[in-house]
Amino acid sequence: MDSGRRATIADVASRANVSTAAVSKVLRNAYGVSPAMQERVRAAIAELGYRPHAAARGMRGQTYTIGVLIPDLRNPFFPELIEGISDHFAGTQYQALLGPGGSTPESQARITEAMIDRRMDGLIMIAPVVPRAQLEATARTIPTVVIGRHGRSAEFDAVVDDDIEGAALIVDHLAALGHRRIAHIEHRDTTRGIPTTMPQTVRAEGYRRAMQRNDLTDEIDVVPSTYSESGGYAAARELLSRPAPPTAIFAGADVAAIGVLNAVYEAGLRIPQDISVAGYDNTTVAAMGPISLTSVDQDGHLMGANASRLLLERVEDKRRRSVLMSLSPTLVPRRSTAAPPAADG
Amino acid sequence: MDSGRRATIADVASRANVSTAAVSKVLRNAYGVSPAMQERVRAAIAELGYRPHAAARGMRGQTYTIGVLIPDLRNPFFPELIEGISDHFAGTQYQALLGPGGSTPESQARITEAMIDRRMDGLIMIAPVVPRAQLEATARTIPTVVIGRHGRSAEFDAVVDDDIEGAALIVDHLAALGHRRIAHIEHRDTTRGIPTTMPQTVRAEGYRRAMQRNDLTDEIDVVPSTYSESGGYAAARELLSRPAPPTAIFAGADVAAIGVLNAVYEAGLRIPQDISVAGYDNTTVAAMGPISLTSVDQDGHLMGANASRLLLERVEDKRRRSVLMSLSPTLVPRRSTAAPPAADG
DNA sequence: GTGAAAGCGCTAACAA
DNA sequence: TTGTTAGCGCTTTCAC
Repeated sequence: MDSGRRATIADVASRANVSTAAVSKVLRNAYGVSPAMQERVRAAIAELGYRPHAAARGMRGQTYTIGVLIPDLRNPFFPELIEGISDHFAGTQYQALLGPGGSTPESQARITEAMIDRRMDGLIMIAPVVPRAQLEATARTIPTVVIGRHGRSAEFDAVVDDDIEGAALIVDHLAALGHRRIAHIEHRDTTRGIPTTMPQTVRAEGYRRAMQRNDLTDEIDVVPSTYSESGGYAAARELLSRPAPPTAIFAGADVAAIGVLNAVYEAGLRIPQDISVAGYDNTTVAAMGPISLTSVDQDGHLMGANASRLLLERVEDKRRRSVLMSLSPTLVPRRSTAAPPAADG
Repeated sequence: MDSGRRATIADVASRANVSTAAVSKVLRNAYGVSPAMQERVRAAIAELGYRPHAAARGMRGQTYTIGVLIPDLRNPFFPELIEGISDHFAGTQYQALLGPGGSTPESQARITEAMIDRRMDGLIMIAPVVPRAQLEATARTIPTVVIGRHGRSAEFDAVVDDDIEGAALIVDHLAALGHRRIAHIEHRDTTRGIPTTMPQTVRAEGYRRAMQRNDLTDEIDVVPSTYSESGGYAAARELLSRPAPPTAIFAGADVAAIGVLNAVYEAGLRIPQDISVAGYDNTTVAAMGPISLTSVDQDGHLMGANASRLLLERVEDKRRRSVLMSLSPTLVPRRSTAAPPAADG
C-alpha cells in the first residue's frame, strides 16, 4: 500500500542486501541462515510491511491454508467445532477457511474439489456424507481428518464422540427414572453407501443396546425421521397418536427434540409431568430456561482442536499411520425429564 | 490421479494438439478460439479429468475465490446470508470461502489480511466491526461489499436492511396494542470508532424516532447491554426490578429476547398477559412453538444474493461507482405480544 | 552459510 | 484464429 505496489520477496531481499533465497528461508524458519542475517531480514520485512503471497507460495511449497468442510451452518453444534479449530490454528502460520458444503454428497464433493484446486495443505471434513471410498481417495491426495464418522481408515484420521455411550447415557437416565416405553427418533438418510458410520446410525444402535441391557428389548421403538425441527415434530405426532404412546422420547439431536416439544405442546401435554423428552448435542437452545432440555454434551471445542492437531501432524511431520480418536460424552440432565406418570411407573 | 501426477494445462494442450494459450482461452471463455478447437480442448479436458490450478491462475489472473468474513457463527441469521451467497455463486466459476473472523477488530483484520494474501478476487464482509477507514483501505485493495453497516462509501458497495423501519414496525405494533411503557435493549459495543453505522445503533435510533412519532417521547427507555442471551437476561432483570416496569420489552435481537424470556419466566410473569416481548431477526428459535416470539424479518437470502451480485459486477465489469442497497424488513407478529394488562392500558 | 537460477501452472502480450 | 514467450512471487536445488 506504500508505493501502490505490494512488496515482494525481492524488495525485502534488496532492502536487506541478501538473496531472495535467504528471505524465503527466514520466512519458513528453515535451516541455513545466520542469526545476523535473520535479524536484517526481519527488520526489512517489518519496514516494508511485507506479507508473503500465499498463492505464490502454493506454487512450489505450501499455501498455509486448511480447508474445513462444513455441511450445515444451521447446526448449532458446528460453531463449537469451528471455534476449536480456529483457536488451534490461531497460534500457527496456518489459516482455516470454511467451505459451505451443503448436505448432499454432490455439493460436498464439489467443495472438496475446489479446496484441492486451491492447493490447501490439509482438509478437515465435518460429518461428510460422501461415500467412504471417496473420502479415502481424497485423503490419498491431501492430508485429511474426518470429524464425526465412525470406523477407522488407513488413509485419514478420525475424531468422533462415542455415540454408543452417549445414547446409553440417555436411556440409562430414563430407565433409572422408571420409564419403560422409551422411543427413539433416528435420522434416516436417503443417501446410500454410508451405512453404519454416521453418528445417527450409531446413536440408534447405542439406544438399542442400552434398551437390551435394561431388559427393555420388547419396548425398542425407533422412528425413522430426520434431525430437524420438522422431522422431530412429525415423528412425535406419530408417536403421540398411538394407543399406548411412549412415556419418554429420546431424539437423536436437540434440533429434533425442539420439534418434539412443539408437538407435545400442541397436544396439550405437560413436560415432564406427562411425558419426558431428551435430546443430543447440548446446544445453547437446550439450555434455555423455558426449554431446559436434558441432553448429551460433546466437547466440540476439544474435538475441533484435536482434529486440527492431528492434521498439522500429518501436514508437517508427514505422519503416515492413521489415528482414531474417540471422546466421551457426558449427560446433562435438565427439567425436561422426570419420572413417568404414576399409572405408567 | 491417473498417473500419480495431476494433469496440467500442458498435458491438455499436447493431448488436444493445441497450444497452452488456446486451452487457457477455452478455460476462461475468452475470444479467439474456433468452435472446432473448443471442442477438441473440452474433450481433452474431460478425458484427462483436468482441473485448473487456482493458485497458479491467481499468479497472473484471478483465483476465482471470494472471501466471506463472518464474525459469529452462532448468530442464526448469518446462515441465511451464507446460503444466499453460496447459492448465487453456485452457478458461476467462483467459489465462496468463509473466514471465521471473530468479534474483535483485530481478529477480523487478521482474517481480512489472510484473504488478501491469498489473492481472493473479492470480499464480502458481514457486519464487520473494524473502523470505517480500514474498510475503505481494504476496499481500495480488493473489490468489497459490506453487509449490515449503514452509511454509504465511495469505495465499497453496501447491502443493508432498513433498521430504522424495522424498529418502527415493532414500536408501532406495540403502540397499536395499547402499550406506552415500551423499553428497548440496545447492543452497546465497547469498540470505538464505529459510531452510527452499526445496525444496533440504527435500531435504537429507529426506536427513539418511532416512540416520538407515537407521542411517547417521555417513555423512551433504552437499556444498553449486549445482543446475547445473558445480555438480554441482565437487561430484563434490571427493567423488571423497577417500581414501574415496562409493559413491553423490545430487544434488538432475538437472541437477547430469549434472555428476556428467561428473566420473565424466572420472575413468574406470563407472556403476553403480564408483559409483551419482541425481538429482531426472525430466527428459527423465534418461530418455535413454546417461544413464539414476535420479531422482524430480514430477507437474509436475498441480502446475500444481492451482495454477491454486486461483488461480481465489480470483479468482472470493473464497475467503479459504489452502490448502497437497502432492503425493507417485515413484521412477524406472534404470541409473545398482546395488549398490556388492563391497569396499564 | 549464502546466492544464482530454474521452475511451479497459469495468463497475457505479442507475433505469426 | 493460433502459437510463442515472458513473466506472476515464491521455493528449491545446487554451486560456491
